[in-house]
Amino acid sequence: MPELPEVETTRRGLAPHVEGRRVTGVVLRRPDLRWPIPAEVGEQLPGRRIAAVRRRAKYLLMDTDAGDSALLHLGMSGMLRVLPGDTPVGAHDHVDLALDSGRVLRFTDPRRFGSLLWQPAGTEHELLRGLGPEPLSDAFDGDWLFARSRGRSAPVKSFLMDQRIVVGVGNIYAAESLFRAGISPTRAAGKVSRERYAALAGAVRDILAYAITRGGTTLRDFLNPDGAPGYFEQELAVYGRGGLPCPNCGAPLREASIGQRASVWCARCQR
DNA sequence: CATCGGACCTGTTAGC
DNA sequence: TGCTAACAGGTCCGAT
Repeated sequence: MPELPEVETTRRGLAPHVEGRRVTGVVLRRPDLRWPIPAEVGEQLPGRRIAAVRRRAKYLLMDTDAGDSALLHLGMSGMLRVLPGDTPVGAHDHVDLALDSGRVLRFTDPRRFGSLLWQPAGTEHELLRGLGPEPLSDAFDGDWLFARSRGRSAPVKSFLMDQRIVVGVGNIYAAESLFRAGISPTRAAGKVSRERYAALAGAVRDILAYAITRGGTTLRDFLNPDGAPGYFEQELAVYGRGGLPCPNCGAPLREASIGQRASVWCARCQR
């Protein structure tokens, strides 16, 4: 599910309910997520106050007043919601953090590709090392993409989804950004010009920022922590629209697998 | 180092 | 209507 706009929407929905709150209890119903939930989550978190909820790439960090952090990734199907403390537990509700407000922060994830990990004070979790720049930061621009892409034969779509190059872009927003920039997703990353990378960086930035204002994309079941869906789906130009007319030229949109991910683009507008 | 295929797990949907 | 196969928003890991 969640690419950067959905994770950022989750963070913004969460923060007012969680920041400044004390964790009064932790319930681990299914600790076997993508990785086992480390013992520290159950042992250290109760009693701690959550000082801040941050996002890095598609990870959420809940910083405690002791300087350590719970590190959370939503995987493909993960969802975080803030609920009344007595809300009945569903089949895929794997973790609860009880808060001193009487509410519960609940992690739900049918596919269990998500993860909940622990980052001790003064350290950076190794999953966060080697990540590329934030796409909404000044460190990300066309020159960066151009420099990193030289000599690479992989399709530009795969390159754009590589979290070491730039974080936060997944299958939906890669397709949308390449359409906006007029670049074929199959083109070798090393054969895209500096000028076209400038257009691509701008498209990534604009689309992600706009999707955040729409509350992200709800394809099937994404809800923000207050239980509301996102509204970017209705703005999708190509993703999920294979065979339908290109919104720009009317030609049927092409669909194929690139890097083992479903891909849609306009062979006429994207070169 | 870059690239590719497989793996993780379950729910939904398309197709027969 | 029922069964099966394919597919889904992510990303790590090992082989090449």
